[in-house]
Amino acid sequence: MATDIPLTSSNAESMLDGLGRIKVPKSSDVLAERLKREILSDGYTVGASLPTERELVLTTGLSRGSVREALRILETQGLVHTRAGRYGGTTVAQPSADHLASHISLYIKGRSVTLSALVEVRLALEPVVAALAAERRTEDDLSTLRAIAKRIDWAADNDLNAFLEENVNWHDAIAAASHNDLLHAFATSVSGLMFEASQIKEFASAEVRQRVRYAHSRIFAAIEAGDAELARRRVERDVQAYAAILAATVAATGGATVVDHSR
Amino acid sequence: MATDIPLTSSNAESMLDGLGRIKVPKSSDVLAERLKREILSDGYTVGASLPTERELVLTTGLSRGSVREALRILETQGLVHTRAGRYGGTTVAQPSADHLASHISLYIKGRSVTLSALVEVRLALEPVVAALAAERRTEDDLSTLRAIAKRIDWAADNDLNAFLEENVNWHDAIAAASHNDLLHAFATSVSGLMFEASQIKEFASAEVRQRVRYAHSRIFAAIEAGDAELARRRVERDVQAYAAILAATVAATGGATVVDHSR
DNA sequence: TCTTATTTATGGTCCTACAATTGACTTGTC
DNA sequence: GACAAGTCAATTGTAGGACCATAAATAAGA
Repeated sequence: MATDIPLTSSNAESMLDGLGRIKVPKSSDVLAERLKREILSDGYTVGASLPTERELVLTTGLSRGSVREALRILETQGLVHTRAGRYGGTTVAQPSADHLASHISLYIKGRSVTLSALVEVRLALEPVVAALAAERRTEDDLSTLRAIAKRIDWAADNDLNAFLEENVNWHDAIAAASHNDLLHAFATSVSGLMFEASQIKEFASAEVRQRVRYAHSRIFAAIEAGDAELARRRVERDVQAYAAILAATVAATGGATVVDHSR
Repeated sequence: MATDIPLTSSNAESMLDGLGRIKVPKSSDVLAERLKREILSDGYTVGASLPTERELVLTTGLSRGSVREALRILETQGLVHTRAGRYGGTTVAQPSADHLASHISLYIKGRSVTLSALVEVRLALEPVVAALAAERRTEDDLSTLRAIAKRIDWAADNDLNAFLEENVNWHDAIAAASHNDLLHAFATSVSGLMFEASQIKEFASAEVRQRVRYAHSRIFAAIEAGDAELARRRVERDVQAYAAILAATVAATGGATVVDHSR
């Protein structure tokens, strides 16, 4: 935001008035930035090929190592994809939702965001997601949801892991039905992370599983009927109920922050 | 999500039943993943030093280039920070909100997310942000908001750029007052990107500026009074009004997606 | 005591060489 | 002619070495 100028005026020549610390950027950062601008601006279509590493070495005058580091930055940002071998190379890509989700996940884990904070975000996102899904769901969306519901019903009594996994898929499918990519990405990262956190505890009791299935069926009905307001209310209630159960479980076991050690 | 198994069974030996494509990960990816796990799991405190590049070369058996690429990945993820010079090195960091915001921005720009989709996300986030802010704002939060409001008042009649910039700061301050880091990061990236997009057009007419100031004062009053419900309603109305104006302007000028070419 | 030079461990950059990968091309075989 | 197998070549992946630039701690000097 602001430029801090830690000049000791005793050393400052008149010529250097107002000069702050000079930062020398790394060559790879400069190249990454340049390529990023080009990718984002010039309607660089997805799948288009960037110059090869050695071509970039020639055109930029940098070493291959620096070029590779720049490309690695872009790859981590999800902007390019590289394949080895002849006719391979670096091609332009779109940052995927998974990519974004993993960065969101890193932010959350790095900050030890509390579970209640996650609940607040879910409470902001998911009701809106459901409302939009009710307005926009296609027949494909509905049949996907039906298929997942079927698998959940089966798994609820047979395979706990499958139950939890399909539960994540359910929420993902609802978010997809909102047909808003950004909302979809936000919602699935947050709820996915919450489920990941709640998976540790012996949380999904038979009673909870039953409640989840009932809530799902009610939410699905609202979405199928295209009733946005109803879908919103039901999801809101569902998230709040889930949060209450989770809070009770957490209070009983002690953990309070998201500090999952996998992934 | 699912593992696709494109085996042509004609080539499949019985020994290889069920085997899909074998992916050989790059050594730098493996190292990055390993370091990431360690950073996230072992209460690796922020600021702690990782081994030097040359030490990593010895312990991993990889070349220095591969080690550096791994560190560059971690740096792009915001997990570490490197400083050159003696007693420099690689230290553990927290992914900053700015970091996350830039990844969100990349996702949005890469996908050409529509403005209306952005509005939907804002409509999900900002009312909740305002409600939480009303419940949790400190005196510091309030005085920050007052200071920004003052600068906005001045800039509205004198400096259009400053007006727009302070407008972003205003929304950032409100999000900060919610005291939910994740919500803060989401809200500021989305609204920041929207303002960036609306800056191109001759959008902030004198009348609009006046309306913005009025809306701000009403929202501030609700937050100051601690009335969460009121704050939520007023922000919701404000965002909708903003969206309507923006839609009208866009309809008049043509642009429909976020394709800003800076940053 | 303050300033200035030196030291030295560290990341930053460059270079070269070779290995691994992989799609296109060529050849062989029926 | 069609299909299979082998060859080729461009490209990324990896290794190793050398040297430069940076910066904090330390020593030398005024």
